Amino acid sequence: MTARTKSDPATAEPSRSGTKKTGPPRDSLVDRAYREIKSRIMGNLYPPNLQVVEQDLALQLGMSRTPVREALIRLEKEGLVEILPRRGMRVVPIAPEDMRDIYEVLTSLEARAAERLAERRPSKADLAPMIAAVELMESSLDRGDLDAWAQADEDFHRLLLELCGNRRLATMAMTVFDLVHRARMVTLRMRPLPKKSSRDHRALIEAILAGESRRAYELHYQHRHQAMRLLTEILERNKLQEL
Amino acid sequence: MTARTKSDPATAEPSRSGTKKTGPPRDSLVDRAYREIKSRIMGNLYPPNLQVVEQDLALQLGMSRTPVREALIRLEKEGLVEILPRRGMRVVPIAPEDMRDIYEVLTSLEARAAERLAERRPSKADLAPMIAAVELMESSLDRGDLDAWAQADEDFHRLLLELCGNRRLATMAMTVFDLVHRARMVTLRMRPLPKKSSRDHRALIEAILAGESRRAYELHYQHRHQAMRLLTEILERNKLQEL
DNA sequence: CCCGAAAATAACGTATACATTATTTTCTCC
DNA sequence: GGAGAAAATAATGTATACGTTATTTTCGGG
Repeated sequence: MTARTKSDPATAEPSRSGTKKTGPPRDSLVDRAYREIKSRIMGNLYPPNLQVVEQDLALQLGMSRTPVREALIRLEKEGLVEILPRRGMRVVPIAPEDMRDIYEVLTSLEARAAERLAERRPSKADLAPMIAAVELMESSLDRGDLDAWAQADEDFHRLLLELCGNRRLATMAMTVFDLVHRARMVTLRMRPLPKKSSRDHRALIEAILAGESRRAYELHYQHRHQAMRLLTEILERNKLQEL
Repeated sequence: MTARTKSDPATAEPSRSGTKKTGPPRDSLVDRAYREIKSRIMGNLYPPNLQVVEQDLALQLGMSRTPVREALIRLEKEGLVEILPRRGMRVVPIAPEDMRDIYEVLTSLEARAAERLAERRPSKADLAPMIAAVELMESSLDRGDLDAWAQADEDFHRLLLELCGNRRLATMAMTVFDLVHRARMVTLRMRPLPKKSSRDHRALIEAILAGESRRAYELHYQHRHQAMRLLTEILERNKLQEL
């Protein structure tokens, strides 16, 4: 098993590797705009339904409209924003219905990633980062640190995708994962303590190590499916029609 | 069961519906550039690995570089082209390895679409377009018209996605489907007559009508999986390292 | 006071300009 | 003749300019 090293095209940052002769491939203004806007959306600094016109964004980011526009096109393709013909961009809100659709994609792709990873017969050393993430989830939960738990959980899912061996699948899954990040954060403290998650993850790791790909698929499918159910229930119960 | 009507964001054209008071929402130059370049790539007019500089594209399309650049960003997100730092765009070639990765995504998503469609318990009337597509596949094959067969087959898959009820899943699957279009066309006449396809599709329709969602999933998963095997075998046998 | 038309405004979509930088060519010296 | 440096070229990335058009505001008549 060999992890691929090519960088993720969807979130690629120019590899600022060492001090090569080629000089620093410093990222373009488009890249900076993309990262900055995305980060503001994911961090809820730009809340759902917020509309901002291009010129405002350009001013806030200290650049002209051109790179802002190009960044917005990328973000629109990812589903994070919508470009409205003459009123700038809008942060796309997610309704419970959308949440189900997105989770359905995420579930299909991630479950297949789990299956594929099991097929690759990784060694325990290969999975060490995933195991570490699960352990961090448990210790964070014991400490009552929900934010750390959420971070470790995201790491686990990310690692699963990175190790699965299909970069395209990983990229697409990560893109939709980003869409639900905000909702996950908002609901983090509205739900019972997520103590089942790490058990699910440990079971998945066992299935993967045993090479039981079908079981890995089923386990992870159910894991994500239940997460979707829980999340949409919370949204509907709390009348959160838009996130 | 109700088909949604909202347009597909990834391939959306302004709905040129009727003669509304609002006037024709004529598409922008960006839209035209996007459609034209995409069509040239899919039609192999721009073959894999072709590099074209932005200014050339702009001249060919009779517009300035600005809309061309914006169209290229969209196409890059779809995976059809790559933007090379200072040498314009390149039509991304697909190696057998990539083909497997892409098909894996396509297979997961489409199989889930089949499963979901079965869960929705559509009537036979709902599936009429799909049935018509299968019949067209069969009659085309009888006539020996492979191009018509390929078109009908694509229609079938597209309809499956459109009817599944998850627009986001449909859009993402269509996007990756577009990536393999060229390879499908090139290999169309290198393979034995695809007489099994329509049988597979008929079996899928039966499973959907019977509401046997699990079977629908499995049937379609196997269908796509075998198609991938066939396709990659042809590529490797014919030493087509890049398509 | 409210409705509709006209004027004003705002924002975009696209073209163009320009500085930067990678690449290619030219030129010099050994 | 070939290697390396310097100059020329080419293409980009970004800023700016500008005409078009949707939206908002103003204003007059009922």
